[in-house]
This record gives sequence, C-alpha cells and structure tokens, in this order.
Amino acid sequence: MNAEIVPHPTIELLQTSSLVNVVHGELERMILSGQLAPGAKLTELTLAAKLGVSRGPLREAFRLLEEAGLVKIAKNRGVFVRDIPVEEAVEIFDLRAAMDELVGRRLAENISGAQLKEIRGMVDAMEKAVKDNDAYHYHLLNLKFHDRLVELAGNSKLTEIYRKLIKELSLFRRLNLEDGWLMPVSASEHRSIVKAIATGDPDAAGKAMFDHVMDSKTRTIEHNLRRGTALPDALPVASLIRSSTNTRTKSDAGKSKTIA
Amino acid sequence: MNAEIVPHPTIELLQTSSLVNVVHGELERMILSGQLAPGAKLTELTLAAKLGVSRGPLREAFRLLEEAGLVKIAKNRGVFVRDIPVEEAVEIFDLRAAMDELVGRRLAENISGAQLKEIRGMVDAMEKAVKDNDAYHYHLLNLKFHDRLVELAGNSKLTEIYRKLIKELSLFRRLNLEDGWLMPVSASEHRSIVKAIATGDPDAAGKAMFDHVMDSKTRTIEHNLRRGTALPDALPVASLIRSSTNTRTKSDAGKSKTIA
DNA sequence: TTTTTGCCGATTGTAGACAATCTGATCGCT
DNA sequence: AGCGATCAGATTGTCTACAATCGGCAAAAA
Repeated sequence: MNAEIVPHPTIELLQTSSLVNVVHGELERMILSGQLAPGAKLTELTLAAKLGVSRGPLREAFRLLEEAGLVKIAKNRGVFVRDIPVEEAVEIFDLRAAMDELVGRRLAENISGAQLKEIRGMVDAMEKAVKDNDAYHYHLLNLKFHDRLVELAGNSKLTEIYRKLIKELSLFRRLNLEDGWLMPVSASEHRSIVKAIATGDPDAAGKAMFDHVMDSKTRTIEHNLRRGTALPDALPVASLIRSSTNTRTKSDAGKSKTIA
Repeated sequence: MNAEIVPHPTIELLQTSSLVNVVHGELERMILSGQLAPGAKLTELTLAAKLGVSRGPLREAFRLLEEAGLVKIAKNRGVFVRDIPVEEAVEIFDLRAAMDELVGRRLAENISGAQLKEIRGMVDAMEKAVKDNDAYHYHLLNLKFHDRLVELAGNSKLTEIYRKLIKELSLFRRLNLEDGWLMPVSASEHRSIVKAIATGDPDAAGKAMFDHVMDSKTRTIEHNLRRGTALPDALPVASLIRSSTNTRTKSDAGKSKTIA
C-alpha cells in the first residue's frame, strides 16, 4: 500500500492538461495581464494560429472564459474581452464586502498562531512598500494578502467565487494602474484588520473587513471617475458610491453600451 | 426613426440562440430535473444523436456546464454529472447565509410597498401549502420566494452567483425530495423575515435571513445524514453542522471520493 | 451629393474524419 | 486456479472541410 498516492508530476500533467486547459490558461493570463485589453476582438483563426492549435479547443476555451465572465460571445460576430461597466464593479465590491465580512468572522474564531504570524508578515511587507513608495509591489502584496485571508477562512467555495470576482474586477477600466497615492490609508486599514482578527472578536473583525472593502470601493470608483473616463450615461456619481445594491425599477437593466 | 427597436421575436431568437445555447439549456434542464442523475456519464456520441447535433456544439456546452459546476470533465474518460459532497453543500449554505444577510439588509433599507406586498403574498401561499401538506408545491414556492428576495436586492452579480449556488446545491443528494415534515418551522421563519424587512431594520432583517439559511442548512444536512447515506468518511457529524467554514490543516482538501 | 442595393471577402457555426487513449476481456503462463 | 500481458472495441481529443452569416465597399439610382 502506497503511503501516499503521489503520481509523477509529468503524469499528473498529462492527465489533467488537454489543449483546452492550456489554451484556457494562456488566454486568461493574456487577458488578466492586459495583453488582451477589454473590448479586444478575439478572432478564432488568428488566435488558433498564434497558439498553434485548431479552432476546436480554442472555442471550448472561449466557453469557459465566457462562463467565467472574462469574455462575451456574440453570435456570428465574434468573441470580445469584456469591459466591466462601473455599475457592475460597484456590485462586485458590495458582494465582496459581504463575503469578506464572513471571512473576518471566521478568522477571528479559528485562526492559528502561525497563520496570524504569516498575515502579520504580509502587512509588514506592505508597510515597507508604502515607505518605498512602490505602488506596483504594494498592489501585488495587497492582492495576495486578501486572497490568503479568504483562503484561510477554509471555505473553498467562498475562495473559488472570491477569485472569480477578483478576476472580473481586474477588467474594470484601468484599475491595475491604481496610483498609490492612498496606499497609507489602505495599509493602516490592513493593520486594523489583523488586530481585530487577533482579538478574536468576530463582529469587530467582520466589520473591519467589510469597511475596508467598502472604502476600497469608494477609492477605486472615485479614482476611475476622476480619470475623465467618460461615464456611460452621466450617472449621479455620489449615489453610485453610496448605495449600489438597491432596488431598480423594472426596465433599466441592460442599458449600458459597453460590452457586457 | 423607429420609435422602438423591437425585433421580431423569431429574429431575436435566431440571433441569440446557437446550437450550443440550446444544448446547454437542455442539458441543464435534464440535470436539474434529475433526469440525468449525479454520477451519470454523459457520452458524447449518444447524447449528440439524442439531441440531433454533432459533437462540436455538445462539447462546448459541456465546458459551460463544467465552469458552472454542474458536470465534471475527466480527461480521456468522459463527462459526469457532479455529485456534491456534504462538505461542499455545507460550504454553499454558509456562503449563501452571508449573501442572504446582505439581501436582508438591502431590502430593509430599500423595499417598496408594492414589493413588500408581493413577498407577503408569497408567504401566504406557502402557509397555505403547509396547511394542505403539499410539500412539492411548498418546495417550489420556497425557491421562488428566496430567488425573488435576492432579485429585489438589486445587485445583479449577487443574483447571478446566488442562482449558480442554488443550482449546484440541487445536485446535493436527494435534496429535492425533502419531505416536508418541518415545513411549519420554515414557513414561520419566512414570516419573521418579511416582518423584519417591513420594520426597516437592516440588522434585524439581515440576521433573520442569515439565521434562516443556517437553520435550513442544519435541517437539510441532518435530513440527508439520517437517510442512511453512507458518509464519505465517517465524519464528526455534529461538527460538520456547527462550524463548516473553519480553517483546515494543510492536506485534507481533496479527500472525498465522490466525483468532485 | 446622398441613399440604397447588390456583391464579395472574412469570420463564425456545424459537421464529419482521423488519431490517441482508455476499458475490459481473452489468452497464456506459472 | 490465480495472475499478468495483449488485443479489440469503444470513447474521447483534435483537426480539417463545408455551410451560413456578417460587414463593408462599390456601383447605381434618386
């Protein structure tokens, strides 16, 4: 009896990776890195040639990306990288806030000493990035920090959906280039989060996470509006940020003109 | 200039629905209705013949279903309807609870009179089903009730993910056949939810929703355990129900033997 | 000049063919 | 009889070919 069923890495690789998987991963990478920008058209023949595969696997990968919300397939017209409209970004932030509140609660209840030490280290690193004024590095650490927190909450479904949302959100305008002129605020909020978790108070930790995400929402949305990005339809700016998740009258759902 | 661009229904249909879409919808229907039970193998050639299409569109539909979590594609072995293990069902309930708490909050803040009247009507209908001891009808009304609440919260992303979770959850063992021996409890909780929403107190409404989902989790899990469904690995039953979303030690993630 | 109509290239939708892989059954050996 | 190797059938992975649709350009009409 094998103590552990650990197939050779190469075996594992061949068993799991079909062309569809590889193409899917590669396309996702290209999209998330901005190499394929929102709105870009993905022509089957061109991409197939570039990746060295036929159209079949490529189309299957497209379907995966479509369900993941990264591309939009328009019948007989082509596949396009999605452009996330502001309203949707706001919705994602609100949803994330609720999810992260759950994360904070669970962590306050269950986190171990070693794990606490680990995330403290991440906050330290972020504060160092702030001192160095290294916005890019800070951005990466920030992503990693939140991802790790969600992961530590121990709900894999939650993790899965959280990551899906983050991916979609990265398609929101030029969010990636977020200039770090508010890094100190964000960093100090992180410190507060860890402190609340360490205290073991679920309510406090949940609230700290929730508030942080909502603040992050405000910062991101305002930053994007300020960039002079012509708004879809000249919406009431402040109200957008205030209460995103509110009831709508029946017929103003599919009004945005961006590819959604 | 056309006052309203209202394409003929048939036109609209042809523009949006490709074989992939139709097949996807049909397969989803068959899976959710139980016509294709969890664990069932979906053979490409057979299904293609049955549906009258070639393998191409069918495979693309498979990819959509895979990303939606309804089937599992095993390379070189086939496509199988997923079987949701208990642990995952628990995770989904916990996640749903957090989302529904958000729903309750938003509804307490924003619901209109007409909408309140609408959901009151649904609760009335459910209480009638309880009196008639009509478990099936109650089940449908219950689904509709919660779906409508989420919809009314006005966050389309939230709605989308909620529905995805519900679909996956319907694959959990024989959840559909939930005998209604606890309908009265569930029904009275619904009444409380509506009451809390009507009061306009976000905290109360959020808590009512959260508690209801968690109670529903307990009822469902216990009901399924009781059914003599041999447990995957003889887990600590009570602890499963208690705190699902907790931290796990490193290597007990992919341990279930069901197709996941 | 402006608008409309018909055509053509380009691209996507679908189908079918071929190659690779897996499953399980039969045969042979110990 | 038990165990393992080999082979055949079935099924999936990938590619190529054909049909349908779209978008734009040019020519003709107003």
